[in-house]
Amino acid sequence: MTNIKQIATDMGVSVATVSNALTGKGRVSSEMVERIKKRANDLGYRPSLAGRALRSGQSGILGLVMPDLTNPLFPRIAQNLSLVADERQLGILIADSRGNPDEQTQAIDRLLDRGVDGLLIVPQKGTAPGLQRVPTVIINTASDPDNTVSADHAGGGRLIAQHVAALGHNHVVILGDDPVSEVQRDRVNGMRHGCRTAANVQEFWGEDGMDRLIPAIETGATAIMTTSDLLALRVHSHLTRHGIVVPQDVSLTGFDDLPFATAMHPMLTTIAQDVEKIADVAIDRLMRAIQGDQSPAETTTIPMRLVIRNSTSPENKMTNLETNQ
Amino acid sequence: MTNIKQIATDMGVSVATVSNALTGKGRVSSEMVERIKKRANDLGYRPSLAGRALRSGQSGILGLVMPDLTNPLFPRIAQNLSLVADERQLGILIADSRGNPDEQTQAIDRLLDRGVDGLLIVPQKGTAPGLQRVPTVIINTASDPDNTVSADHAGGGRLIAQHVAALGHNHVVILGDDPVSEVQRDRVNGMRHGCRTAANVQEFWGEDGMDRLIPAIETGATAIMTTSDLLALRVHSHLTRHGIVVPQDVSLTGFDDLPFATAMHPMLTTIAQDVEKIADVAIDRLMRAIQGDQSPAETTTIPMRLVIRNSTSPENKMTNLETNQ
DNA sequence: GCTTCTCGCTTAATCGTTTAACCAAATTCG
DNA sequence: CGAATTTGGTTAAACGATTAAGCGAGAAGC
Repeated sequence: MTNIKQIATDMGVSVATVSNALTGKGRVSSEMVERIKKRANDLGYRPSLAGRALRSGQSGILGLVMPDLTNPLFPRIAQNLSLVADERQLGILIADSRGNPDEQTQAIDRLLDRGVDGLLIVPQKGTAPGLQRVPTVIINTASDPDNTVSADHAGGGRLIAQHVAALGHNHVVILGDDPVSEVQRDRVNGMRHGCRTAANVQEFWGEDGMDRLIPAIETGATAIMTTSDLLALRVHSHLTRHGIVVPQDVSLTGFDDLPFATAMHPMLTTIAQDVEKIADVAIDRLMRAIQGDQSPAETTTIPMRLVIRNSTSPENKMTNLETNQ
Repeated sequence: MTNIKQIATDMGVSVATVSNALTGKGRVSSEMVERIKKRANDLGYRPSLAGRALRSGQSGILGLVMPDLTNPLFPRIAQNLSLVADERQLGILIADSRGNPDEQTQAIDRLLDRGVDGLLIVPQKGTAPGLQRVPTVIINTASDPDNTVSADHAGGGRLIAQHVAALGHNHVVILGDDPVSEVQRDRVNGMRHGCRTAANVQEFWGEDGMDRLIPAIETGATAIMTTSDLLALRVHSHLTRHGIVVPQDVSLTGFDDLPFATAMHPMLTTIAQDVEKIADVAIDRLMRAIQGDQSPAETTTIPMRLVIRNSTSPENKMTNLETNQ
């Protein structure tokens, strides 16, 4: 590995001059700058990040704490985060807290020990990581007071509910996975607001909620809105087992637009996040904070997008189960 | 941040003694070791990884290059890799090559610039990353000559084909996604071997292959084996659209046991990878190589596991489509 | 003509850790 | 008892970069 010293002796100048030439600081004649840059390039010089980190106190590395990489949504965020970080010459150290709040704090500590310049945290549901000793960006949901940037989960809920309402559905059920999750609660709240006021809205949660679906349909429900695509797929299977077909008998919606949403039949109507934008804002805010921007904490909400496919259709009294009976 | 120097002056000893006491090297009285350790702990001392990296030339960081984090399988590998790395006090820098071979080499270079001690590469399909200047572990498939460790994709193919054959299916179709992928070719080859010799086996690839499914079924095929769960879900939708029901009319299998495999109806019979083991072996081999183990390159293959659910059933001449016509 | 700038570069300190080399005191050995 | 060894430390150099301070020489100002 060639270092700055070799270039210096090689060209008969001091290391300081080489450093100045390469970083563009200090005073070096432009002719000398050119010569040094050329030589450094020829020798394939790559500055030692360790040396630089030690001297400057900055590692150029960001820590990313994810609640569970198994959830298909998080890798997509990670992917975009890493893209944006690359553009800024930053590295990303990952830590997976594997669905466990304790692991989350441990993961944060490990990253801190490694000297990350800042932290990007997608918190474990129901947890608040608290203040860290490096600048931190929280990616969660608007209702989290610590939130820095997130998708507008409530807005997404409103969007899909309005779509369903516009199709004429007056009796809908909202199915959530886990009420501990702030993200899901916001989505559900959004859905409630999006429903026409006159509508009959039932709200179910978890496994128990799954069992109450068929009774609800038998008493007139014509649409089911879920808080995730995976949940929607599960509901779809459940309905199929009971001979109920989507969307003819009931309409069904998901959330997140995961890869399999287009592989289903019918293809799933769902809500997509603008992960690129979230990543962009997250890194931008974090870098500002690292560079000493003292502006007050502020939460940014990125709009979500309605993706209409074939799992939703207009309510039709002639084909709906209740009237068939 | 407290450093080694503060502890030293604080206790009236030299920095070398503190370092020796903390790392367990050199000669320090056991009584002094205890006192120093206690003081360090009280002060919340965390060694600077930058300082250590500079001095020792090792960063304690591994680089992980993934072909596409969007594919649900890779995050699971990443998750397990990060778990094993944590246990060994190693950090993992991720780089996503986003399905692009050029990005892959760029990603490798970036990680190298950051001074990673070793590289874990899941290669882009159809590419061979070649020799790097740090120890490298390739996670791909047995037929890749550079492969270090991988699941036994061919064995998995054999397993699922044997399962299907044992159910009495004599006319089966194998559906692959992209023949450029060595992993998928190995899976398909395994499936061929697993079929009973007398069987009628058709092999299709890609979108074109999807169109040939229905004709194949009309001419007597009673089982479809795919190279991925996502593909299986897509096939399932396709069949449903044509009024063909799984598994009564045809049996269907996936590969990888992704989260949605149990959310489908019927639940998907598939093949699971032992990602924990793969991660374990990968890190182990990499660390050995970093520590100067000169043992020759060797490829390790981890067995796959057959997961039988309800998308496969015995062939039954009375219910199969051909005989119905 | 003498001071004052500016330019272009060098010197040397610094970041935090590790480690080879050294040294005085205590201990062991023949 | 004197020489050799062990014990428990210390000193100082090194890793590779950055950067404040310094310093001659030529240019500019009055």
